[in-house]
Amino acid sequence: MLRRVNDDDPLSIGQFARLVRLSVKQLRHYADLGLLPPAWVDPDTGYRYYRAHQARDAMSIGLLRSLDVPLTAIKDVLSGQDPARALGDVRDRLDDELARRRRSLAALERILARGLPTAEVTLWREEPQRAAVVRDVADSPQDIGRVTSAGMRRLLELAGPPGEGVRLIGLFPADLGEYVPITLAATLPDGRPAPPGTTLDLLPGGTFARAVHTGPYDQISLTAHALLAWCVERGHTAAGPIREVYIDDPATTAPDDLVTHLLIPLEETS
Amino acid sequence: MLRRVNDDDPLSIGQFARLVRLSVKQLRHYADLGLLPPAWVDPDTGYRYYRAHQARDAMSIGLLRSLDVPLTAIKDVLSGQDPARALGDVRDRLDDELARRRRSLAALERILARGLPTAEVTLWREEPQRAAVVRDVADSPQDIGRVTSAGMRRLLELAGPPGEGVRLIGLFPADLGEYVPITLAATLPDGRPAPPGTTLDLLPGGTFARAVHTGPYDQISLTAHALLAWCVERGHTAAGPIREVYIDDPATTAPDDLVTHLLIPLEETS
DNA sequence: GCTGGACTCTCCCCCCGTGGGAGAGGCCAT
DNA sequence: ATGGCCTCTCCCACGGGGGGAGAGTCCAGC
Repeated sequence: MLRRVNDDDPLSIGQFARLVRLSVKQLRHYADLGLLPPAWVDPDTGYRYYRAHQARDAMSIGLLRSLDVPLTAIKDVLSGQDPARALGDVRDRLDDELARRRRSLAALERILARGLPTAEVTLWREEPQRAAVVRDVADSPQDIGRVTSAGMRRLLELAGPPGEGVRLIGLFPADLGEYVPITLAATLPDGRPAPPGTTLDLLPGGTFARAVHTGPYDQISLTAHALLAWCVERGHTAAGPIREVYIDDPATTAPDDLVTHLLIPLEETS
Repeated sequence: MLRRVNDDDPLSIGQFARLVRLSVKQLRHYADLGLLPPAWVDPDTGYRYYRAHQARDAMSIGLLRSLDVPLTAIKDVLSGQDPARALGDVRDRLDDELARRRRSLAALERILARGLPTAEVTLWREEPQRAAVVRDVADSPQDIGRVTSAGMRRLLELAGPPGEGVRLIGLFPADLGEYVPITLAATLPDGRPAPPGTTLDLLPGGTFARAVHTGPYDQISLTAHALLAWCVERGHTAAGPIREVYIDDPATTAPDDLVTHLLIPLEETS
């Protein structure tokens, strides 16, 4: 005869905690959140009593927590109308998080190999130049990479493959706020009109602090940090958006070999 | 003539914050931690003043924080004796974290595809059996996978490739504490002695709740959760360590197809 | 020199999920 | 009835900040 507890036996919080491998503290917290209310609460003593059939929910919570799912999302999964959708959202969030951490790790590897970012900075004069531009806005600094690559694809579709002497340039505000306006430009040979869907713009010239980044685009911020630090140390302030000049084609060049020029326009008092 | 601020000009916390793209709150916090003390603090007013040459450290902090490096680790990197070593530690930590999240994501994908874990559970009688065992201890529940696979390699080296009818079994305590003793067993045909380096043990028989897990080993916990929930719902308590019987050879079977039997010994009052 | 607005100071509370601990009261077997 | 667990509520801690109150400071314009 197998020993068993009747399902109707009320379990004290300690017994239930041992069964489902959660701490008493956790169970109380989940009860307070309405995530896993006890089957019965003694109105006199406040003692929480659970039933065995609540074990499945309790263990599901433990499982999802071990996957770093936030309690609010777990609540949606367990008691929402559409658990699959809620789980899908959680999956997407976790997926983004994973990708971000992968990039972080790669950046850290680079720092480990080359030390904290430093950049050889040169002062650089740039002439004003006409360009066909498209504009977009990233909703957060994390979104810049995605928006930039999407925008650059759009620009290349509208303007066609870059001919000889055409340079592809990204312009980013020096102050990254919540919304980041991004301008992507393809320089235009003299007199050529801007293709439909793009806007003609004149990129101002002047003196720039310039550094060269070699490596994946999502690590540009490392060199940009170093270049900004260089400017700040010398008391220069950015007089306009920071420019990235994409020298290589990411379709034909390995990410580790991609060369990008970073240009910060400097204020002049001439 | 380029406009520039003299490096000796003291910068107020707000100016410095704008320069290095950190919040005033953050700078104050880093100052309190001794991570980035201001160049000078006015003893009368408590105002913090920074110098431009501190921008590099400040931006390095911002960079490392964007990689989720804890402030204590950043302190080691910036002011420790061995920045490379500190960075290496951070890298390793991030690497582990990444691997863990990758596994979490895979588990979540499985849950999304099959719903929250459920298992077909059968009651199962098992005869006592002799086995050659090796033992090990995992320092944390997260370490179980690593220790188990290492221990199983050791067992197979000592006991040789499993012959006909030999079963490979892992035994894990039902209560996962901080230290998890793990026993790995290869069943022995009648009368065969335990190979050197292994111990002879008698695995007790009895009645078990049994579920079959199909999929990667690091997702066994999903089925185990379901099996444990089944037991708890019916009021059964584990009468000993939980067994995993590894049916397939991970060297020749794809992870998604690996079959593992999970057995929980049940208390009997005969 | 004075005033107003922008800046900065300290201090406290908030987020998340959880653990630790105090002090009071309840449950149950002897 | 008593002792030894158990459980209750309430507060504080972590890390890495954000938000805001109330008071004091700095500096440009007049």
